[in-house]
Amino acid sequence: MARDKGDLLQGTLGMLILKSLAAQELHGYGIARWIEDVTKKSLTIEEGSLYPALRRLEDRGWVSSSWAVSETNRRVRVYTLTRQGRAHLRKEATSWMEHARAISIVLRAEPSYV
Amino acid sequence: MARDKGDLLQGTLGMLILKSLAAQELHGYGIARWIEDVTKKSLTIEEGSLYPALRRLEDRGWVSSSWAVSETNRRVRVYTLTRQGRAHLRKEATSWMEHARAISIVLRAEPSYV
DNA sequence: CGCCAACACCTTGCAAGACTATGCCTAGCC
DNA sequence: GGCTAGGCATAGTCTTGCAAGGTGTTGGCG
Repeated sequence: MARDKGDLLQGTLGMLILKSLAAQELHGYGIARWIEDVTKKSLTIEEGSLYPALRRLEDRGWVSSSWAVSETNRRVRVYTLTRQGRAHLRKEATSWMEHARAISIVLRAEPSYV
Repeated sequence: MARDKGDLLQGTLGMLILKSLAAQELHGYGIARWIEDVTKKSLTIEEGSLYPALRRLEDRGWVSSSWAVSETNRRVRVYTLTRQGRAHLRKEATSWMEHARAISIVLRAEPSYV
């Protein structure tokens, strides 16, 4: 209710992360970049949200991680979508789209609706 | 992340309530009925969410309330959208739609996106 | 060489929002 | 009397995202 313009919609971060990993594995920083890229900066990921979210996803078995070295020669933690993660993403995305559609229908309803 | 199917998308309840009051004043129970009606039950409002939400909206000056007697002859608290509430609804709805659109674009992105 | 920007990870503490569970009361009907 | 539907409300809990703070590395540039 008190969202500011940079903020994400609640409950979408995990889903976006899973989606970012659907095609390729990425490290945390790369996930943030990916999301900002595909949305042309209209969604921004704060690191203080990202890393705790990744931990939650790993706890639930939706992603797994391991240490590696990046192209830029840094030590990075690389995340991979698990089989369950993929299944979950499919379900959650479908359900989210349905709910979002329901809401946007309400919002677009004529004010004169009775 | 752990939403069940009946759940609302976080952050939308206040907005839906404001929208329900855009055309007519309603009492709490009536708001819940209205939302379920226009979404054909695909969104359900729990009373434990509704009343605290109404209080928040009133605290912020977006709705005002008064006691009345319903058609069914019961004591009811009737809510009205204030001028500021109407302005806020317009802004919040616009912003929500934009964010939701950004997210749905990401979700629909080809998994082969790189 | 020293500095700085970009890259990369992480944690603590907080606030918001929605839910569960529970409680109370009334009107109308059988 | 007892039941259902209508109606209001709160306390406590959980999830989530954020702000603020912190650590360290790499590579380029002056």
